[in-house]
Parts: sequence; C-alpha cells; structure tokens
Amino acid sequence: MVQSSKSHEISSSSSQSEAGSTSLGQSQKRKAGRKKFKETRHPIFKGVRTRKGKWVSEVREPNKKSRIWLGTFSCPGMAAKAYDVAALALRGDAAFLNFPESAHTLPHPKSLSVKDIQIAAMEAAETFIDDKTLPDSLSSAVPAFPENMVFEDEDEVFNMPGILESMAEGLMITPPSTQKGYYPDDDDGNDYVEVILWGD
DNA sequence: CATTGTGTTGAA
DNA sequence: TCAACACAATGG
Repeated sequence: MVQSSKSHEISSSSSQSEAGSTSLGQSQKRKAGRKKFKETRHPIFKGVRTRKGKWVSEVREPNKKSRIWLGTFSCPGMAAKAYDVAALALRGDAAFLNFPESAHTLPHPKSLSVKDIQIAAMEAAETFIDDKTLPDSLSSAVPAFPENMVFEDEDEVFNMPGILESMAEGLMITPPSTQKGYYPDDDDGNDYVEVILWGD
C-alpha cells in the first residue's frame, strides 16, 4: 500500500448510485461485493486483476473513491505496465510500480486528465504486446505465474536484486526471434537515465 | 481510517 | 465481454 498520503480527506462514501433503475426487485441477484477473502492475496501485480483468462487494470485515485480504468489486457506485463504509468501519473513521482527500470520507457500522459492517463496506460500496454495480443491461434493458457514476487513488505520489494529480472524474463515475451517488442524510442537496451518529469 | 482487491452485476 | 459499481478485508 505505501500510503504516505498527506491529504486525509474523509471520503464520505455512502449510498452510491444504484445502476439498475429499471425494475430492481430485491431478491435474487446479490448486490455486488466480495464475500470472504481468499488466500489469494495478490498473486499478480498490483492494480492488476485477472478475469478468467484476461487481465484488467484499474487505478483508483488517492483522494477519490472513483477509479480509472486503464483497460483490459491479455498478459500481466501489459496490465502491470499500464498501472505503472497510471500510478506514476497520479502520484507524479516515485510511485509504487512494477517496472521502475522500464518506467522511463513508459509513455507520459500529456495531461493529468483521467482520459489521458488511460491512453498512456494503453500505450504502455502496447509495449508488452505478445502472441496472445495478436488474434490468431489462441490456445495456450496463461497461467501460472511466477510466484517469486512474494511481497511481504514494501521495503523488501526494494531489496529484490534480480527478482524483477526473473519475472521480467519469464513475462518478457521478447524472444530474439519471432516476435519482438516495439519500443517507441529505441529498441536498443540503452538506459537513458533522463529525468523526465512531465508535470511535477 | 485509508487503500486495494475481489465479486457481482449491468450494459455494450 | 467489458466496464462499473459495491463490498469486504487488510494494513497503517
């Protein structure tokens, strides 16, 4: 969580709007909401939820209760990157991301507008295009994902030397042959440590 | 108390 | 199928 928020505004979230206005009975359909916490704390990246076979990334704002939908993704890498950009944009700087090293590679939202962030997230996701992204032969399952990232404490996360690389390698579907990721700047692996702060 | 994550439901 | 909302729990 890493919540060093400064603004502690009491978001009074009471009666929300009930979407269904047509004929809403009262029995049947359980409202919405989760039942009990499963053991599955967060098998995947933060802000990345997996829907039976798919991946969706949603970002909620620190102050608001609303959330920004980055969109749907097929692979965790995409969703992870998407959240990365969004969090970076929202927090502005030093946000908890999954790919700090690739952070510079992430596109920057023109504006801090929710929509812009969504776009940026999509762009970032584009970077992680893989086979599944391309509609052709789908079959493989997407499964199983590296359990290496067992985040116990946020601090520990930063202590991960090669963990990132490990999972990155596994996720990074950028083999020497066949497919290859298209990067906006250079496909080269040079690290341009350029402090690009669009806004802050 | 704030934040995230899951689940359900609803609409596209 | 996707998107949004709502709920529940955890962590601080």
